[in-house]
Amino acid sequence: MPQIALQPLDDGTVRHRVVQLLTRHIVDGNFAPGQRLTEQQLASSLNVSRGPLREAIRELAETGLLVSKPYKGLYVRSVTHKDLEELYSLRTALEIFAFERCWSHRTEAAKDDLRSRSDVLKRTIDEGLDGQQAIELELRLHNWCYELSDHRLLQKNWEGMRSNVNFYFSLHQRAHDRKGPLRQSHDLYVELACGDSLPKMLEHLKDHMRQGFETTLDALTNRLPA
Amino acid sequence: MPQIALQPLDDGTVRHRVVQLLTRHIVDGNFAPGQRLTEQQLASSLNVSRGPLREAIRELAETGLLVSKPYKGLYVRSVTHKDLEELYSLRTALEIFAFERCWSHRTEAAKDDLRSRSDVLKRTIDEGLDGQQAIELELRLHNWCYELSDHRLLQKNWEGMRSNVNFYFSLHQRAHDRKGPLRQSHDLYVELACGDSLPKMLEHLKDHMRQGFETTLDALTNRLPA
DNA sequence: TGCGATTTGTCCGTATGTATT
DNA sequence: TAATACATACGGACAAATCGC
Repeated sequence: MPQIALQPLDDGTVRHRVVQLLTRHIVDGNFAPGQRLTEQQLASSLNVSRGPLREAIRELAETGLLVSKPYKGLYVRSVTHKDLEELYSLRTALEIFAFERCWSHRTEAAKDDLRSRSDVLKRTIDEGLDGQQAIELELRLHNWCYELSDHRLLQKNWEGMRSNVNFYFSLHQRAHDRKGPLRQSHDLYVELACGDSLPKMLEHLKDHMRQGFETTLDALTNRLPA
Repeated sequence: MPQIALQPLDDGTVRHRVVQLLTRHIVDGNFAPGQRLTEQQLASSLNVSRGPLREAIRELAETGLLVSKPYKGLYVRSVTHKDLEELYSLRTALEIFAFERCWSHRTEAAKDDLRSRSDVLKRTIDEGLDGQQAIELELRLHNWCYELSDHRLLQKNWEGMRSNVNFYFSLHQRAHDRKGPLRQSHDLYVELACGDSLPKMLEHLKDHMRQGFETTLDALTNRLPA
């Protein structure tokens, strides 16, 4: 059972730091999916008291990264075919809604911003050094439409899904021994997102998501049978 | 400042009871929107200690019913034009997705179930006794497509929005001195939901939601200027 | 500006309830 | 059945931050 090293710095409340740390540890795969965690271990490993730890656990349980069963225990989210399918399908619906919402807000500056995010992502993939960094940059690319949609509730929902998507991306990556997502898979996404046809963009978005779902599913069923 | 009377029974953890109680009190309007709450008042009113109370607060803050600002305070969610618009627009997107998902799962038994929910709702509206009960039955009517969609993540998201929708419905109702939603406004919804054309259903769904948004907005801007 | 009061955030000790062995 | 481990809950105490005067 891997122990956690508490990152000393970071600011804000203890609760907030614990949320950030546990999120990163779960996403990075330092815990096995479905693994049971006990408050005592976490509290001593993180060097915090049970109070703010339990509050952080409630937040993570709401986003789905942790599953808390009363009087039974605390578990890292498990990996199933159905969970993955639900995550991708709902994410597709949300991102379609985000593009419908942001379509008329796309200024030239915003389009440059998106292209910039794509460039940074591709550079990081080419370097091939830090896979997790590449994943975060890919999520930042997809974040564009949510930010531009000017819809706080939508953004909040996406933020809640984001760490779960990151969780599965990291699993996929470790299963394939790859460093980050495929390089060319977002060129058409960016081109259509900056283009003139919303229907074409949405159609590509569905394909893009379906392909991501299938490749991730392949990786998990072949190498990590849940 | 209204005091809370603790319902004595209910089972489960204290945290869960507090979540249920506070949700009901906020939705029912026993607190004013934007009102500040202090932990001590809540703890003594509910007769619980601060530990589980604070955990319950984290859950409610995740759903948006409460807003917690570190070291500053705890506030009941406020009422704004933008919040209402975001709630209705995202809800529309989710319910469209739910109908796309459930469309092929609609057995005859499921259709009968939906009609039964509509009948119960209309009977309760006709009685005109309990407005909150009518609201919950309307939400139960809309719950149908989510249950049938066989999508736990979607259901979880909808559950999170549901209490917020309930919150605004109750505000609307009190502003109009009405007991429950309009009687006939769901007949077409049910008919199309049991019909053969998904596009027609989705088109009506958008109209249905837009109308609900506008009437609620009217009620709030005229009588409760935020 | 500073000072005191209030409130949130945090820690600890302890007791109780629940599940599992 | 008993015993152990753990989650849950309570209460007191103090630190940290905010607000009002």
